[in-house]
Amino acid sequence: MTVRHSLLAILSVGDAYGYQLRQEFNRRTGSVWPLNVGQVYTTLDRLERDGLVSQQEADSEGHVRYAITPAGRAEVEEWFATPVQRTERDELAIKVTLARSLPGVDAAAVIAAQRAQQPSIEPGPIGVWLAAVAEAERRWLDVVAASAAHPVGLADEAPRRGRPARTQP
Amino acid sequence: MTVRHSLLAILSVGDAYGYQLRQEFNRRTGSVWPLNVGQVYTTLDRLERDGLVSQQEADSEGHVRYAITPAGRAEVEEWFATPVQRTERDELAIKVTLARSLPGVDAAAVIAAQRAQQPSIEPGPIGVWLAAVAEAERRWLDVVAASAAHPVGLADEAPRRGRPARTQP
DNA sequence: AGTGCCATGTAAGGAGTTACATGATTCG
DNA sequence: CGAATCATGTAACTCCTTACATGGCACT
Repeated sequence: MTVRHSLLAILSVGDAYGYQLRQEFNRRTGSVWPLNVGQVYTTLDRLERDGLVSQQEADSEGHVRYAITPAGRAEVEEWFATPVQRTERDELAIKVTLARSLPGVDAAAVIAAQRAQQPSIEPGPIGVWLAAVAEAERRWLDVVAASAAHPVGLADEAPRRGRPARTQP
Repeated sequence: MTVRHSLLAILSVGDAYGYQLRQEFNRRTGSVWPLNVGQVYTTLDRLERDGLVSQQEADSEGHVRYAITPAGRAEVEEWFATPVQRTERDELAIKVTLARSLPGVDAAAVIAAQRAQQPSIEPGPIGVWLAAVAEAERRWLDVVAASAAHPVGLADEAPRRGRPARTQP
C-alpha cells in the first residue's frame, strides 16, 4: 500500500492531478524507485472508489484534479502514526535459510554470490537507507556463513492422520 | 517470486505434493512467514503452466505429486546463483522521506513512532535477520532525525502543456 | 458424535507493473 | 516537420492473500 498512501499523503498538501502527483513523488523520493504514470491513474481510481479522494472539476488548464476527503486525511494520519511492520517475506532471508536446509544446495556459494553484490551509491536519505540495509545484509551473511548449515531431506515418513480426498477418476 | 522459487527449490530435492510443500517450507523457514496452503496450489498451477514442474500420477496414497522439470532445475540454479536485488520500494524509507518533504507533516513524530517499534525476538537465522534489519532501521532513523527536514509545497507554478520551456544554462 | 488435522482445490480480490493508445503543445 | 514533453487513460498481466467448499480419517 506504499504507492497508495504516498499519493494520498501528497494530496493532503493540496489538490493535484495525476501527472503532477507522479512528478511530486519522484521529486521527493528521488530516482531510486520512480513511479510509473499509469499506476498513478489506476491508484487514483481505487482511492476514489474507496472514498479517500474525490475528482474535482477540471481546472482552468483542463487538468483532472483530485482532492483528498476527510476519510483520506484520516487514512494519511494513521499511516504516518503507524510504524511500518516488516511482515512481508524477505527474499534474501528465505533464500539463504532454504539453501542451508536443502541437501544438494551449496549454501556457502549462495552466500558468496550474495556477498559479491555491491550496493549502488545514491545521494540523499534513501541512498543512506540502501547502504544501511546492504551493511546489515553483509553482517548477517557473515553470521550465517560462520555457522554450519543443516540440510535435511523431505519428510519421508507418511503422516498418520488424514487421507487425501480425491482419487484418480 | 519468492514463494514460487522456494517451492521449486524444495521440489528440486524430490517429488512432493501440495500440502507437503507447505509443511516443508514452514519447517525450514520457521513461523515468521508461514505459507498459506491455497497459495501452494495456485503457485503449482503457474509453475506447471510455465513448464517448470509437471504433475505426476497420484501415488499409492492418492497424493497429487509434482516433479521438477529440467527447466525448473535450471531456474532454481539461477535463483540461488543470483544475488537478491533490492529493487522493491521500501515503505519505511519512502514514508519517512516523504514525511520530511511534506509541509504540515511532523516528520519527527513519524520517526518517533517508528522508533517505538520493538522487533519480536525469534529464534533461528531469520530471527537474527529481523534483528539486524531492526538495528539498521534504528540507526538510519537516528541519522535522518539528526538532520533537518526540508518540507516543500506542491509545485505551485503550473507547467505549461507540451514541451517545457528551455531552462537557460 | 464431534473436533481437528490431512488434503485438494476454487473464487474473488488486493496492490503493483508494463505496454499501449491518444492527443495537445512547444521547441529546434 | 519531427522530436520531446505534457497528460490521461486502458488493457493485460504478475504475484500474493483470504475465504470458502469439500471430503476423509483419527482420536476422544
